[in-house]
Amino acid sequence: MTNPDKPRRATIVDVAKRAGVSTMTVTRVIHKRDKVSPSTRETVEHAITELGYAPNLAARALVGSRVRRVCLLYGNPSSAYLGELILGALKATSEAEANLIVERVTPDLSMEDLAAKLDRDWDGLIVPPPMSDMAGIRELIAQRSFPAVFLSSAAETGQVNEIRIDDYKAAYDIVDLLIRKGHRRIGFIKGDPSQTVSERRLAGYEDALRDAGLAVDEACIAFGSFTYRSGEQAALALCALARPPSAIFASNDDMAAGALAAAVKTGREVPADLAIAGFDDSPIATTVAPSLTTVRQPVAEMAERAVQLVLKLKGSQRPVQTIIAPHAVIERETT
Amino acid sequence: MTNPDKPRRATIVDVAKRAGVSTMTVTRVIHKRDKVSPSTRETVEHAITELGYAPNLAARALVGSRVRRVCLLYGNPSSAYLGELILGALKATSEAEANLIVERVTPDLSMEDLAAKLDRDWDGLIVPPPMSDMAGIRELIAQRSFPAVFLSSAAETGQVNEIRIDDYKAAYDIVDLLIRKGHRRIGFIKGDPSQTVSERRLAGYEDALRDAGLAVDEACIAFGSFTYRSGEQAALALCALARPPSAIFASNDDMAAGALAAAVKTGREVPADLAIAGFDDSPIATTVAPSLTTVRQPVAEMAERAVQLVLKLKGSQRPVQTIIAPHAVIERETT
DNA sequence: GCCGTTGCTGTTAACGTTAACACCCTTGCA
DNA sequence: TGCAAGGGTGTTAACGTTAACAGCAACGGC
Repeated sequence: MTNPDKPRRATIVDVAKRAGVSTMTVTRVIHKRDKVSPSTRETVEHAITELGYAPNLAARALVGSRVRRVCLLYGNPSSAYLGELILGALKATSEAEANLIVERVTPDLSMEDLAAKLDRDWDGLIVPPPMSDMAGIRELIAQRSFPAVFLSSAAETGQVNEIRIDDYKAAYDIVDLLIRKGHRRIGFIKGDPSQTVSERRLAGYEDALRDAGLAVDEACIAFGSFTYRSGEQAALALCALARPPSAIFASNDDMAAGALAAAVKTGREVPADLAIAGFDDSPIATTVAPSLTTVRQPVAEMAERAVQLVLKLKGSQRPVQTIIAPHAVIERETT
Repeated sequence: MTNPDKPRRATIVDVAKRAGVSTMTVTRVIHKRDKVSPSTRETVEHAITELGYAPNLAARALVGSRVRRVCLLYGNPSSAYLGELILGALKATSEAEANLIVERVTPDLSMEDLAAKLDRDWDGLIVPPPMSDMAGIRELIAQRSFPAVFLSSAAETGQVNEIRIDDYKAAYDIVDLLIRKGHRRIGFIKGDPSQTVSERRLAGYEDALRDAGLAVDEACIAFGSFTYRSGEQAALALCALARPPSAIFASNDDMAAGALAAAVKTGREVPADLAIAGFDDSPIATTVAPSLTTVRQPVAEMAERAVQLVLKLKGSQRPVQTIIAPHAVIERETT
């Protein structure tokens, strides 16, 4: 009768039959919510492993509440950490049996378009940088109190839910490393002033110097815009000082790589003549030679937690929260 | 009776009621397969747009054949093109209502572990580089004739299904660009000989020279291993030649970036004194200054087609095929 | 000894969609 | 006039899981 060559996946019904109970009891064992006698539980669990049963997600989604769709915004498809971002988000959504939608944000995206999709197409929104700093998005989300989590945004206020590392502490740590390496005159390349992280990293740099009893010399602070070229130029300026620094901390890896190029141009050996540190642990940090000492953000984990949080947010009116993820200083060849 | 504050999503039943037909007719209109009279079709289509009906994928998956799961292998979470890869795959799987599983391959992955998952956990497999060149994977897949598609693999034989660009033609094109720019002596940095693409790109380089009536000078061919450092050293060697080349084509962007560093070290201006071209259009190509002229692979599109192909493969015993995707030469500042 | 309580388990129906089949009404041809 | 062929449409049941409710023992208190 039944087709013998089609190896059907085990269902709850199969498990129930095998264990000699009803499907409902099996569900109860799986969900661990309601009371089941220990002996029954064991029999069922045995049957489950024996048959290699795995729940049919489609059926669950169908009977349960509507499938939740979490949207992850992105700007540049070949951005360095997009892969990690998606990986983390995908992990969380698959565990929560939600759907992940990855949507590209073009510069001409209007807030109206976005607003229209909020409730209609998505149940939650993850906004990574640089979108997390885009004009209007934060306000739109806050005003509609839509379930959303921002990653490493510039928001200082408790306006929106956010996950980020402690940029101040991370900058402090890496400058502290340079100081422990014996450097007494350390240059800093600040990033784009429109992003709040720039200020936070500058503050960490300054405090690390002060706490070590070193003076903060305004001349040692150069300005960049998070690009390679701006980092190169800023580093060239620092190298041209009457008393050039022996180490430079650039507030992202692209600028640090630019600084590396500047060192080569001015005939400096790295790290012997000039130590360099970056920030982000982007792919370029391990591509260039010597490889960059930098700070790593746990991007995948942050995305994962963001999805978990955004799914919890749905419905429950819990207060806006900020989660600080742990960073790690990664010492490589430039220091 | 019905809860008024819960705005339920429109279902087929709603559409059917609105159009005054049965749900089956609505399904038929949606699938465009069976015959439906033009007037009925129009009425139903009208009702669909009016109610903003969108099919419930869970229900479809439930009633239809079992949900297909496509697995995408990856090695390095911060690899430059992982993001694009996932994006393309995700697009195809969501359109085909399949599931995407992204699984990390660690160096200690055993073929037994992989083999165990083939039929149990996955219905199709996408293998991007560098895994597509890993010892054993191709053989395992071929032997089991499991639905799988390899991306840019080294396989020359029709052993497995594959999607790649024409590496020979791409190398030919970029060298041709250099020749048209007036370069007569062009250096080449070959990649790791264990990857077949290295040979293909070398052949393209050589034929482009020959077709332009230029001699292939063995001295102008240096050897690298696809890393920045190896590219830098190879370029230094080329620059140290008695008759150094006026342009260098490196067979990937990392090595091209290394060559850029070598140019700076030897006091050369790029592109005035030395033109440089890379391959891959990885993020580093637009990060460094001057930005790299390079060849772009349509990674996302290739992943998308790979998923579509692998889903078609399932069941049908169609012959192994190789799809050639279009490449594009992207001219930037280094030429 | 009656009755409420508690602990465990089973029954029923429903989620939204589609495959398989059944049906009716034309149309065309013998 | 009868009858086959087929276009167009509806009916039924099923996919696998779970919520809601119903049932049934065993227990303890009065």
